[in-house]
Formats: sequence, structure tokens, C-alpha cells
Amino acid sequence: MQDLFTSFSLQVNNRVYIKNPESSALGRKIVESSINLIDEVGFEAFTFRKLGLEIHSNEASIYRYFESKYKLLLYLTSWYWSWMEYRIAFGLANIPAPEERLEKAIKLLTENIELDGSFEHINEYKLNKIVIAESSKSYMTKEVDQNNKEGFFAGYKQLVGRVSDIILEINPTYKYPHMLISTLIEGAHHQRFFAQHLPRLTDAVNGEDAIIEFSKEATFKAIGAKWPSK
Amino acid sequence: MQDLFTSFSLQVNNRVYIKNPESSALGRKIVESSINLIDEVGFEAFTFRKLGLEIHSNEASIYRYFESKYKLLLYLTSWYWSWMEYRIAFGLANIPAPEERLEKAIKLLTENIELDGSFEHINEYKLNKIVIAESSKSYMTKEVDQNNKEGFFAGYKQLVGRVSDIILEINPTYKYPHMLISTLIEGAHHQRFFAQHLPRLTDAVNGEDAIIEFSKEATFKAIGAKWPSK
DNA sequence: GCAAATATAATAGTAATACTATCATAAATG
DNA sequence: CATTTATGATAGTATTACTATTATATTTGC
Repeated sequence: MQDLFTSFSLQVNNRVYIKNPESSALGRKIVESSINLIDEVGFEAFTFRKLGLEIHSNEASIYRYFESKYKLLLYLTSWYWSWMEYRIAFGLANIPAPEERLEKAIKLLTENIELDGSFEHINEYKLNKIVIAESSKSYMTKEVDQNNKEGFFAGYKQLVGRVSDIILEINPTYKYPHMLISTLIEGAHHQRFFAQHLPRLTDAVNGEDAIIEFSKEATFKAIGAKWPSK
Repeated sequence: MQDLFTSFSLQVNNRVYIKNPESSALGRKIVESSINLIDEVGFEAFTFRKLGLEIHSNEASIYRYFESKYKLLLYLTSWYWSWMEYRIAFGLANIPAPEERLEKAIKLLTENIELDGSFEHINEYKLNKIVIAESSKSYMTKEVDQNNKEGFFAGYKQLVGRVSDIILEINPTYKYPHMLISTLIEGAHHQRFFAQHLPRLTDAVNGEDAIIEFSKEATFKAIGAKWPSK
């Protein structure tokens, strides 16, 4: 899988950038360092000026790739969801039983992400932390409808749709597959944040990943099915 | 209930403000107009300068009540959770069956909020919209641990704890009551936002409030109980 | 191998933001 | 009625989120 990915780049809506950052060394450096910097200082304190200093380049040069730091955040989150969909597509290939596919999808969606090194300039571990802590800032804005019209959330919606389809395979009468999956994804992200910063909002259980277990259990019970590994 | 509230003010951690806005006409005006203005322009575009113009007062005067717009947001969200806990305390009083109490609590936590006029200077309808769209910006910050230490999220944690206790009354062996409730609250908020702006992430069902139904169903199934109104 | 196109760097500039400081005036209180 | 306290008016600072201009590399097409 490593080799499959190395000469492979994920698709991101081309309206989130002015110039494709994948197309040049500087562009990749911008993406790579923005992940480090946002992870380090948080999105509010992150500026193109600081990023320019960090990569020994120029603020104005960064603006030739991204219109604003919000667009850069949209780029990062879109990339993430596109990556997640590939992980799921590969992970579920050749699993015939929809219950098993669903269980695997839930695991992939809710597990802790580790650095996997498939993409040289993207640190998936840090990107996951950014998506958890900052991604709501990319859609909880006054521009959400405009951005939605331009297709900036297409990847996320497609991912939710795909996993919902598995639910409908298992239980075609379940009424809320999209709600369930989007709640699950956002919920697991929130729980990872809470576990670190507001533990009273979670329930840590030793010796297991409580967030994955909770997610699986809640999902399968909601649709009235048994999950394979139980 | 209206009369119970009129001479009644909700408790907010006194470290989120410099001077208690409940203590003066200007303070109440600041709170009232900040709700209108944040609802109108969004939290990013909201500034104390604009708020000063709006209320024909002075930027510097507002800074005498709140250290920053983030603290003001913390004030608003703390007030909201404190209000929600009162709604639940009143709403569940005299209901002996824990299943019924849980069902009522879920309804109160996830329903659409309407203006109820119990507090002259607070528009609960708009405040609910603000909490849905902006509250994550009050804790998804680099200062979260510091803020947590100072007790800024105590109201929210207490609310989650209280509802979790009802779950444990119904099913003392359920392992994830806090996760379930915090996921439920955040999830329902997200769903209300998605329903308006990103409907492909939800499932609208005619003639019912799908978000409340989904929340009840998922919660009771997760803990292995039947909900009374079913 | 060189001209022309293109990308990047360096610098400067602007309006707005998120404050702080100072001083004057108005309102409340003892 | 004097004094404390709250508010208003104004100004000032560092930073942000850009845009514009010009100079210098780097790439490419012939």
C-alpha cells in the first residue's frame, strides 16, 4: 500500500487554492509547514507571515497559493477527508459482509491516527489533530452556504454517503443513516479532544480504545444489528 | 414558571467577566446586543468596536466588563448551559421514572429552542443559534487547559454529569454515559446546523422532529432500554 | 545556449483588529 | 454636597490580513 501511494496524489477541489500546492516544491513546503505550525500554535494564532518566516519564504508567495488561511484550512480538511475515503476504500475491499465492512469503517473513522508516511509532505498524525481541533472552524462560518455551493465540502459529504450506504445494506429501513454517521465522525473527534482536555466529558476505560468501542456499540445498536467482533 | 424567573438570575463563573454584566444597565445592554450582533455577523466578524457603535457606547467601556470577545463568548455559553440545567431541573421535577426523566431531558437538550422571554435581556432563540454555531470556538483553543482549570466549563460538565446519572439509574452497568450524553448534545447541535446548511449530512423526515427522534432512539438503544413514548 | 515567460523574493503600504492609556464628565452613594 | 465610581471620548500601539510594485531567480521552449 505504501508503494501504491507514493506516486499518488489525492484529489482536492481546485477552487480552494489559487495555485495547486502539489505542483511545486514551495507549494508542498507550504502545506507541510502549515500543518506543523497550526498544530503548534493553533489556527487563530497561525498567520501567513509566521508561515513565511518558518519556511524562509515570503508572505506574498504564500498568497499566490491560497487566498486566505481559511482556504488553506479548507484545503487541509478536504485533503483529510479524501485521504480517509481512500483508507476506507482500500480497507473494505474484498470484505463481502456489510456488517464487517461497517465495523471496519467505524474503526478507520474513529481510531487514533498515527503517522504512516505514505505522503512525504503530510504528517497524518498532526493533520488528524488539526481536523479534530480546527475543522469546525472551516464550516461553522457565515460563508458556509457559499462555500458549500462551490463544492468545498463534497469530499466529506461523499464519505458520509458511502458509509451510510453500508448501513442501508444492513438495515434498509433505518431512517437516519446520515445523521448517525456524521454524528459518529464528529462525536469521535470531540471525544478524542475531550479525553485530552476535558476528561469529565468522557469515560476512559483501561485496556481498550473506549472511543472505538463506544462508536461501534452505539452504531450497531442504533441500526439493530450485531457487530461481528462481539 | 415565568414569574419564578423574573427576579432570578443564573450563575456564571465570575472569572469570565471583569465586572458582572448583570450588575448594570450597560452590562445587560452589552450582553443583549452582543447576542444580536454575533447572531447577525458571526463571531469572527464580531468586534467590541462594532458592539460599542451598536449600543451607542464605547469600546473602552465594554472592555471594563469583558477582557476579550472570547471571554464574552465564554460568558454566553456558560449562561446557556446554566440555563439548560435549570430547564432540565424544572422539567424533570416530580417525574419519578428515570426512563421518563431521560426522555424529557433528551428532548430539552436537543429540541429547537424558541424565544421564551423569561430573561429580558437574553434572546434564548438567538443564543441557541450562537451556541450551535460558535460554542466550539470557546473550547477548541490553545487555552482550553488553562480555561478548564479556572472552571469555565464547569456548568457544561455538571450538566453532562447530571444526565449521565439518569442513565446510570436506568442501566448501572452502561460503560459510556458521559460519552453518550456529550456526543448527544454536540451531535444534536451539529445536526441542527447541518439541516440548515449541509442537508446531505442529515436525514430530514416530514412531520416529526427527526433530530429529537434520532437522539432518543440512539440513546435508549445504546443503553438497552425502552423509551416510554414509543 | 539564450530569450521569454513564469515563479519567487523583497519591500512597502493600507485598513482593520484587539487591545491599553489617559483624561474628562456624568451618575450614584454615603 | 463631596467623593467615589462608572462611563465617554479620544488617541495610540502592535499585529493582522491582505494588495501592489519591483527586482531577481528559475524554468521552458526554440
